[in-house]
Amino acid sequence: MTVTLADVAARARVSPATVSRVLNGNYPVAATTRERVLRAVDDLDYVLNGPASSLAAATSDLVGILVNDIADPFFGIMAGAAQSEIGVPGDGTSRAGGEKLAVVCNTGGSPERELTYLTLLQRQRAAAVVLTGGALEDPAHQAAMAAKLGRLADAGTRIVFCGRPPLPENDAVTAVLTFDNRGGGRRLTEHLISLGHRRIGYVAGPLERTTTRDRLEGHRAAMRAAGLPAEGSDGDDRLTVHGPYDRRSGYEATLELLRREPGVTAVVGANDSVALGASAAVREQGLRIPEDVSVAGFDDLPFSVDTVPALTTVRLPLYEAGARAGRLAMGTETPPPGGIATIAAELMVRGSTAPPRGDRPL
Amino acid sequence: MTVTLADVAARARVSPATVSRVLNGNYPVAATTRERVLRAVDDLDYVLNGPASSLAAATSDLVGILVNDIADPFFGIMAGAAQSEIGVPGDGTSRAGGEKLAVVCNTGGSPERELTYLTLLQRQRAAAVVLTGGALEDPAHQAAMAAKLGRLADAGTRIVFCGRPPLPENDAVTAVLTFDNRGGGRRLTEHLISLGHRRIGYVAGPLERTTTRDRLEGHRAAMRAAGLPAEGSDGDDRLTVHGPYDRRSGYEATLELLRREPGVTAVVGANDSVALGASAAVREQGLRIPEDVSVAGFDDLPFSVDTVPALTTVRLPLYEAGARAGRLAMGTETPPPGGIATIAAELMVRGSTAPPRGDRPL
DNA sequence: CTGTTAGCGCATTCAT
DNA sequence: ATGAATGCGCTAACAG
Repeated sequence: MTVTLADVAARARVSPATVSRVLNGNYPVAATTRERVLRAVDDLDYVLNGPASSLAAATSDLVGILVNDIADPFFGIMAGAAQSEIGVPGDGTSRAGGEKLAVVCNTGGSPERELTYLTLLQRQRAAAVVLTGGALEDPAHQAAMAAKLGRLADAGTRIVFCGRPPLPENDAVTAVLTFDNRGGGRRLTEHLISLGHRRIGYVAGPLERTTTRDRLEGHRAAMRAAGLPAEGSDGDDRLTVHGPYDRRSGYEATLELLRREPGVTAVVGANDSVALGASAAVREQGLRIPEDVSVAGFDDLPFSVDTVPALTTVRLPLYEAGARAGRLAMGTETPPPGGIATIAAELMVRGSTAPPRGDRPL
Repeated sequence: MTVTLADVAARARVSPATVSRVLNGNYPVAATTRERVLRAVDDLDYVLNGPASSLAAATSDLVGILVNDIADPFFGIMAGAAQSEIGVPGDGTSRAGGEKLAVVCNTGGSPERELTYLTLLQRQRAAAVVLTGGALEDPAHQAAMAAKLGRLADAGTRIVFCGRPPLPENDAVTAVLTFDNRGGGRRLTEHLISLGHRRIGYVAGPLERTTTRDRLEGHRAAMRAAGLPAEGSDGDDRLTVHGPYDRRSGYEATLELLRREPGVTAVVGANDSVALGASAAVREQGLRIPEDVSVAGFDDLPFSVDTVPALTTVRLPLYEAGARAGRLAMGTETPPPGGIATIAAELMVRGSTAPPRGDRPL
């Protein structure tokens, strides 16, 4: 039924080996022969059998991109950028091999699914794997990841982190692109403090995630540096509430924050979506932004500039980072020295933050 | 180097066939034998060779989900839902086969990339393909798609549309889930008209896309039904501007609209992101929402309820539709009668729409 | 319930 | 520059 390489060879009156060589283009073939073969391919509507090809070559053209939440543009932007660097912009009629299949997998933030996807990709003999976003800090999971990544690397799979800190002891990873979440978080809170804020609520991400911890640490470092209270034991801090990285968490946590400490003059969200929910909660309490309460986020997603007032946040070059990760996965860019590069986070001051009531100049 | 099925068989002192049966679980095997095999698998850290398996079985466990824009939550939500129905929530240590690898591919809205991805998935002998979102209306591309999908179907790949109208003459598609974009668009504009609006600007999506056309047709149908001007020739209509489905397009198109016709009292965006940009433009002109100009969107993405004022829009059950598409792709849900189901769009009236200035009761 | 046998379709030696 | 032969690792009959 289905047409095979041999069929093409027969029609082009060459050997299967020759057809294989034209298709893979990694071997000298006479121009006229190549023409003949390609015509046969078109005539027969031949499509390479990927599994057979991968089996024989012991490698596949699959590249996996793991994301924590595909519905979150934070990941969508990185994944899209990576994919655009990996996928050859073919013309659809391309009959040859060589194109990589860049593919994104949604872990939903679940460590189990993360490992499952890695196993699945290992099973497919993926050419490369890109892991995006923060990681779980659980030692058991980290160990499992290190082991799994080690095996992947042994099998020849290139591994790239994007927006994720390096694993404790792991040389299996080809390159690590990590965001300066700590620095960004610190500068953001410094900005608020410089405006005169003293009681700053913080809606953090889920516990035990690197991104959550780094951003929170930055915030607390700024607080401490200013001599403001910043308890370190999570959950204990009255001005910190943890929750998922979504607007609902921001909304609910902010209501809780306002209840605990009505004197709060600023609320920082762990990311822009959280900040959006926080804004809704603030307004629902009859408070104005920024006159009564300042609100700030993190990431600078596209919608953040359009909120009213525009959201003060920390910009992460998500597209650029994703694209770079894609190139590293393809091997078309050399890894940074030491294999690790830290990507800067830039404070974006906009209308949602202002001096607190009492401090405001007349 | 790499451990194979035969190695496992040897260690478990059974035949390779038995190991295969245990792993695939689709054949009776004595419990005690199974145990022995599974232990050997764990001991050896064995991972099934996907390509070999796919080659022998003439089918793979790959399921492709095509999206137009992975950075847009519209697609992210659908894709995530589909993926969660497809991917088995394995425990990471699962050594067996059977898990499907649900994978999303970002076409960027490019027809060429759409075809390329289908070819790549065909090459992988994908078990199923889900195509989400609107399609290009270009006849040549539609024909190419129909041909390609036909070949995929012949090869046993299940094909599901989600949020995309059926192709003219295509029985290759297993099931089609299409949104009632036309009805939703019509009800939205009817709502504005009923508030008293007469001059309604429309920021449409890109030309030649089914979603764009359907929503616009609904809008114009409502206009005509109310005896209001609604020219049909695209591009000619002074109150319609086309652009991509993003906030920037909404922003720029709205400025243009306001320039062309300062008397506009309402602006409808082709989707919520566009409406967000439109809102920014309206405000930048010193106009208030909804007092001076009403703004409405489409999709009801999560952020829409948090805009200020909350955005009137048309709700599409994206998650539910995506999940259903995933089940259809898995074959765990029977296709709707006729293979086509239309999914209702619900008008969500919120604060961003109100009667126009003149009509407002004192 | 389990072992034996025979390919699946292609990439790659090695010849020529 | 091309052809012939071999095996990649696994599944699927078919026996037993």
